Amino acid sequence: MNTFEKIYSIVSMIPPGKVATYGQVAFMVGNPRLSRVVGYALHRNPSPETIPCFRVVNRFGECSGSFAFGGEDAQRVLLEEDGVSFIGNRVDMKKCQWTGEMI
DNA sequence: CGAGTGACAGGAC
DNA sequence: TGTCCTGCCACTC
Repeated sequence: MNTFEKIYSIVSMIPPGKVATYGQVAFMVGNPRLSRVVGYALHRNPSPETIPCFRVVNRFGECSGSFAFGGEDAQRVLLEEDGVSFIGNRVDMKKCQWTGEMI
């Protein structure tokens, strides 16, 4: 089980209606400082079908900008479809941040 | 194998 | 959650 495998496994474990931060995923992987690698792993995203990368956001609860999914708005729509609440342009981390203990 | 790079986090101001 | 600076890990050339 490589670091990337762990990252993909954890990301695919995120339940609908919840989001996780890169730091959160990195922490669950075992190294809180793997946040950059988490972003890199999702950037590679070998299996977009099984890896809901749109459920992974930065600590602010938003995406870095327009990239995959087809745009930043696309991610917002996808999360809203999942039941994630939004506050302005960010995710309601208070209610939708995945702790990893809910699954 | 060294240097550069990246979808970040955390602390300080 | 504003901005600036630093650290860290894995991957590519």
